[in-house]
Amino acid sequence: MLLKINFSIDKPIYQQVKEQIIEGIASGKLENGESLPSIRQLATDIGINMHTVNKVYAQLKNEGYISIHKRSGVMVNTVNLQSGKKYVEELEEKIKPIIAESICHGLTKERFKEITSALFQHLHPELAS
Amino acid sequence: MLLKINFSIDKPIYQQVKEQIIEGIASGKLENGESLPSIRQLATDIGINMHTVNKVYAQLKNEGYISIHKRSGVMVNTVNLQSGKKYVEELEEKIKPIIAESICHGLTKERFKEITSALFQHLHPELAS
DNA sequence: ATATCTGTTATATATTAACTATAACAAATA
DNA sequence: TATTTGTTATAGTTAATATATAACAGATAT
Repeated sequence: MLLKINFSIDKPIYQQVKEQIIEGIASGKLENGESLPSIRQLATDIGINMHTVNKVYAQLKNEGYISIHKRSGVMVNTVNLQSGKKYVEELEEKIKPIIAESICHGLTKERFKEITSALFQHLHPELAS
Repeated sequence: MLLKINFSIDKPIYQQVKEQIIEGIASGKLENGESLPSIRQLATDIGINMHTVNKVYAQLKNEGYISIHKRSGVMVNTVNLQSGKKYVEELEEKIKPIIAESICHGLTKERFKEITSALFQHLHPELAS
């Protein structure tokens, strides 16, 4: 999987890497059980520091996206991810200000649902409806 | 309108203030044409520095949520906000990583639409369907 | 007109976040 | 044994965040 970092925009590098890995998992480009590059390898490939990748992996591990073992390396592991109440509340906290912005811009609920549905479909085409 | 700042969480103060004002506009608690407190007044009320509020107001002005005139003060002004292609693309950039997270957590598209619709309804109850 | 309040701008400082640079360690592997 | 792994420690730089004073010009009210 290819990662592209934009050093011009103000979004932190570690966040760009993190989001792209999560999008890779969501889209199926990164399958469950698949190996990820080692910390040093990915850092060299992208052209960033080792600790920036380490920060990403540590967060992904902490949030349940990957598992890490010495020498066996980094591996996609989504078995612990759940859509329980705890996550839904986190999700609501993240989306709430974005929805407020959309309302201020005059977006209807139906238009908003169209846009999000299209993104959902684009990321995960195999899901029906 | 009452603003509540959480100094414990890692979300910047200026962003908390900004989001709450935008949510106020979205929900109708802040109507178009309504006056907002002066920079110094709001800073004193919340217990933060003047420049932090100034930063919020400058951004809100720049993004088209308010208009500012000397002595006449700060005023909600949403007439320039549009849901054109430019904004939709910004919206998609913001929501995309959140949707990716949701997919990884096993959320279905229908469940996602339920959650966002509920938030939409909660912020803007007068909108039908 | 004088005093006051407004947004705006400038300068300075402290704290934290983000990123990088080396280095070292123990565990696992070839 | 040599190498690669994740992990941790230390140190440094740059940028973002927040605060503290200060000053300015425009607008308002007394």
